[in-house]
Amino acid sequence: MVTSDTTPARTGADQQPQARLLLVDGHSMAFRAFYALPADRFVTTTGQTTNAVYGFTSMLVKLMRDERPTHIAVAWDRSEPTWRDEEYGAYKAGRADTPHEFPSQVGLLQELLGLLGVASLSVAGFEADDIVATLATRGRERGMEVVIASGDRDTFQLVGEGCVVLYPGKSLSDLTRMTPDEVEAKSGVRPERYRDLAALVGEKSDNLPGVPGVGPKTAAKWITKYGSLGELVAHVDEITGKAGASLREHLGDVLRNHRLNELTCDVEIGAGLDDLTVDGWDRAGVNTLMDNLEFNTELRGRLFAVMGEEEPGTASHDGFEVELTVLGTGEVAGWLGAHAAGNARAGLAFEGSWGQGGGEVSALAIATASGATAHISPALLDPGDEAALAGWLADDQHPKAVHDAKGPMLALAARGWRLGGLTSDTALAAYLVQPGQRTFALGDLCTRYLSRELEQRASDAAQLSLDISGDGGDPAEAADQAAQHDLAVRARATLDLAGALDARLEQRGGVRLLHELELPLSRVLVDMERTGIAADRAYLDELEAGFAVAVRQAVTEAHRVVGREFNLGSPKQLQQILFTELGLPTTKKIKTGYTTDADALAWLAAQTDNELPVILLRHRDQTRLRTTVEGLVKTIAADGRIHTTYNQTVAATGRLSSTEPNLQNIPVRTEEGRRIRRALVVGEGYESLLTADYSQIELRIMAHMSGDEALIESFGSGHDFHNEIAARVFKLDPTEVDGEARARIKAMNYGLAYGLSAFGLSQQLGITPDEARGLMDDYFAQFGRVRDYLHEVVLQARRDGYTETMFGRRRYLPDLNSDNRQRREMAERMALNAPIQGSAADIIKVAMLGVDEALRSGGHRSRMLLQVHDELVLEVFPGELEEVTALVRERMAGAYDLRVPLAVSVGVGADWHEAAH
DNA sequence: TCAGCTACGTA
DNA sequence: CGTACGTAGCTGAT
Repeated sequence: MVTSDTTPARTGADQQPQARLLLVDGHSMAFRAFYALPADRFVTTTGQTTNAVYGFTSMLVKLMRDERPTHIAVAWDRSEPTWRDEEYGAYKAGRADTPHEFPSQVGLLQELLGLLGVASLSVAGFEADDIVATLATRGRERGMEVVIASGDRDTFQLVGEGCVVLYPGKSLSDLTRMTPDEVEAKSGVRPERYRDLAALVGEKSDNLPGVPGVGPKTAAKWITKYGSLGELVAHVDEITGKAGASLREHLGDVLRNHRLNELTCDVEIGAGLDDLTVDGWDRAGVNTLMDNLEFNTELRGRLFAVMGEEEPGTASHDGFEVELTVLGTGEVAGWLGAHAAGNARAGLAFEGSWGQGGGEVSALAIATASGATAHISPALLDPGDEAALAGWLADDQHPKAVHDAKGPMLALAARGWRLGGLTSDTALAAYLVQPGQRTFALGDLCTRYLSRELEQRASDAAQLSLDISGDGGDPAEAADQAAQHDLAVRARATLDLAGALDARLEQRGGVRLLHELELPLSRVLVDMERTGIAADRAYLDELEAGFAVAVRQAVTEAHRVVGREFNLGSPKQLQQILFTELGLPTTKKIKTGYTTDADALAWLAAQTDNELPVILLRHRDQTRLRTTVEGLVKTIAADGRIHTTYNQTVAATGRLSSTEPNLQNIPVRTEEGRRIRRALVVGEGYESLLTADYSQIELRIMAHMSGDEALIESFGSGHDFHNEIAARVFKLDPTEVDGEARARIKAMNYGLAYGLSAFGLSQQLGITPDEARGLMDDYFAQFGRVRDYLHEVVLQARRDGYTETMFGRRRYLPDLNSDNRQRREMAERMALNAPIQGSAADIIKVAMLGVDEALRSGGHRSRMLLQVHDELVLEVFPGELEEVTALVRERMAGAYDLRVPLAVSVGVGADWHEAAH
């Protein structure tokens, strides 16, 4: 084996330990890493590209392992001009722009290095190379072995006795050891003369042209012949041929290159060599950062190993270990007392079914912080156990984490139990960390935030039963055991996950949103879902019959007009009939041909004398109403009420959504549609329904957030809002605004928060794009700050990667940097809308908590039933109307202090339609 | 039986 | 070529 004084880690126990200094050119190595790894394969769920961080870290780990440095420094370039820029204005001019995925990774790397206890150095006016050269020189003076990792060939001039450069090849891990001999083999000159050579050849990436017609070969030949650049210049007239002439002509460039490619060896650096030892790393911090970067456990394991510490449990991180106790009759109270009496958080998992305002718990598992896990079947409880368990569950002094607690809370409530002390709901926490995820299933979150897999043994119960049958167990018992194990694992995973998500929420400021908004709201939603809203089934049946008649009529007429039977509900058949058989003009293209949507049918109706489009429109309309009614009837529960389910983790903006049935899209715009609302009525024993909604809440939020004084004033004018805005835009008195002008402005007002384009506005208003553009210009002439605000929101989101509501709720939009224009522009509209829609969602959530609290503390029996984004529906107990109206107004209007009033309008009636105003 | 598409209701 | 949802029916694949 060939050895030299620069080979790594040859220090034996009999030798004096050699101080070894590793110097890394941060930018050049990070940049190599960036191009070595595919950027699109290293993107976190928040849209952060991490390929350079990953590659650099991997390289650093390898260097630390192979070189065993005692001291490390990573040097970085800065954005300020350097002495080279001052000397030569065109230095590095014409460089391609840095890819946008790169710069943010430098900050991340520096953060990581900080946590690792590795010095990150930069000095204004100097490049990383100068810092490296200075430290290398000092290190050599002190007798240290110096190892430089750099992708910049200028560092070759530093190579010498006790100083080697590791130069990356194709891949980052493939580092060439540039010893003096290697430099000579590669370049043709010794390291001391490398600068001379580089000056002649030039450096394209630095915009330092060399001598035309002179490549490395000729340059090396000259240097070797004359001994140095200085001697070459002294004898420049002796050089013959084209190359000689070229050299004489470009001598100025060469001398300039030579000045610029010299590395400064006496940069004033804040840190001394003694500050470069690697010690005191922040293990937890590194873990958290790598969690955020979504780095795999493999790199983490290598890093922890080289940092001198095995990551505990790395090997077992592929699952959850549980010490399971299956509690039988009479064993619960004792177990709780022994294992769950303290105030350390426990993880809970429930098995059962829930929804439609109720549910049933068939089993639960409790995982304690101390490592114990119990499985409990409510069916087995004796009265003592039951009291102990119910008491423990309800006790706020026993903190708990549950995944998606609303369902279990419904099921518990159905048997009269309360869940107290909920300090985390892992689904809600994950939603706040990163809304807009496709799923918040427990298993997915374990993979995402714990890098562990949630083992589901029951799904493989058949296999298990085979395994166990050898021990004499029977398959049913095996399946039970598998199910118990799975539930216990879920409880354990929930507890672990809650901890991980706490840390995530902490660092991105979502703790208050969880504890003060979403968690308390989930309890309010439980109550609302349990309560439901009374439905008038007889009336709904009547409505349905009416709509069904109209549908049949439309079908008959359509068949008559076409001359044969066909399915009016099939867009495909409609296309065939309308565009092929009847030869009507074609509409907007869609994936499957031409659209037959309502807009298109209305347009067709105007284009032709054919009555079919009108019949189809009526058919669609009536069918729709019929199915809506059918859907409602189907969901009426035994108590005569409809219990929707609110989903708290679906809408990326922070809104709620409603399912089974969706009570947030009951028709209201047409008279026929509103008839359906008459079927949702005040329940027996109650006096009336009360609806309360925010007026123009999104526009008010826009006024508040933009600070546009004209818009703010408009809300205080007392006039009809859209009239007032129209008056300002068209410079009229509010009394002079006609319906047309008001309608246009109203469309603009509402469109703004959606990223409306001139084209879109023109489509909606049936005017030309030019007219629409003029309208927008007139609008922004009056409300310029609104435009500035909307613009700024997108810029901020592009910069930070996310938008934020007034309450700090974030939405990540990685597509803001997409190369695909359509995706990018879509993300821009989302960015503009998310803070507005999301802030409105935050506000009404606060209001719901306020109304709930006020009803409770006032001892009222009136109750909240529904939320429809900007509207609340309550059921008023006899005699409470006045007080409830007042408290709802107060809590809604006072939910947040905006620069404009939060106007609330209230209506009362026997049914939802009548209660509208 | 399922996924994708079209269509359409709400804020 | 205006955001956020949920549901239903049809279609063509599995």
